[in-house]
Amino acid sequence: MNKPLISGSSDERLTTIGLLFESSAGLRRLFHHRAELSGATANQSFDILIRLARSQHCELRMSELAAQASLTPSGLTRAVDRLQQQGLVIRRSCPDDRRGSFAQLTPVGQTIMDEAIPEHIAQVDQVLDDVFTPEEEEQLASFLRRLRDYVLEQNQASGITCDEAVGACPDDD
Amino acid sequence: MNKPLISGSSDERLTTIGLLFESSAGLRRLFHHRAELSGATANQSFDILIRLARSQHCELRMSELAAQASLTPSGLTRAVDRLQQQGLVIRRSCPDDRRGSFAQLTPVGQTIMDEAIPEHIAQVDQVLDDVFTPEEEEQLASFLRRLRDYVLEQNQASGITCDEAVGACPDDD
DNA sequence: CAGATATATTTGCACTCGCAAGTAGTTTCC
DNA sequence: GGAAACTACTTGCGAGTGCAAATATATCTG
Repeated sequence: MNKPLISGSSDERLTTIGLLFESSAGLRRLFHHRAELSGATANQSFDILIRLARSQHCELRMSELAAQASLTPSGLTRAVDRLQQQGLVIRRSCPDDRRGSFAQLTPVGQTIMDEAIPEHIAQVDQVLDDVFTPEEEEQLASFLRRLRDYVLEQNQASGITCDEAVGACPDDD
Repeated sequence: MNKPLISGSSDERLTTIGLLFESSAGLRRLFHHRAELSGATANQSFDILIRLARSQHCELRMSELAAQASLTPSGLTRAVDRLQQQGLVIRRSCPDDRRGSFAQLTPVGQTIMDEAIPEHIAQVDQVLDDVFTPEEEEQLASFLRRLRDYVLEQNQASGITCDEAVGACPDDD
């Protein structure tokens, strides 16, 4: 018993999935690392802040933000707590639904993001320019969008007791 | 100030990166969830176990395993500790270099993985079959491999004090 | 309208991870 | 051959996350 336990074609597919995980983790480290060097907002909070910065009025419902950041509601609550303590974000109670809240960038938060975003974009540009042609980049985005939408749907379905999920709009990022 | 702070083309590229993160996180959740349902090894330990199962003699150097699992050496040490406590893995001292260790699946670990892997492969097959044609799948794998190799290289370079990184072989997965 | 059910978010708790420092063994270079 | 530099791995510690249960509000049903 010295050879691996998995046959060729299955092995390739596992490799593909593994590549996805490694790429994701690697990019995260890469961006994280450089963000620290320039003294910006450092850690994974950046992920949350940039989602807010990219939204209208720099605000988002907690649940929406959780989905976008791939966090559980629980995890997001803590993350927003931290950002609020740092003065970068405030919670705004939702007028239409008193259960809900918006997270919104404070002016300070906006200023910080205004400074940090150009560098982040430069990093992203460099990676994509170095690795892909414009056509490839577009195709990759298309592949990933399909995969994301599919996985999202499957995960929703798993979380639901019985059967059909809603026809939610899988809008972009 | 009600519109987002980022211009069109940059926004698309941020979305692409975001899609990569979301796909990765979503797949992780999807596989994790189902693994629990079937009573298998549950959590992210699976990631480590499957790397071992896919290696010759079901063993790998600690450092190699850490790289494959996108963990720091520290994180891997704890993870292997846990698996060892559960009796799924043992540490074997490396005869050629007494600093190093191999992590190796125990017979029990192999048995468990023999049972768990077919289900995992079925999950992977289902996702890839549902979302991509064979040609697309191959192309996606190619894209991701390039991205992974690039990011790996960049991260190595960052971790090194002065200049040139080694000509390490970016072997697959 | 009351009661049951569902949704949005928050807390208690346990677990995993990364960073920095520590230990042990190996290589380099005089 | 022995000090200096490097590598492989391990521990102390602090931080972030998920799950399950709790809370507050909304919706649905009879």
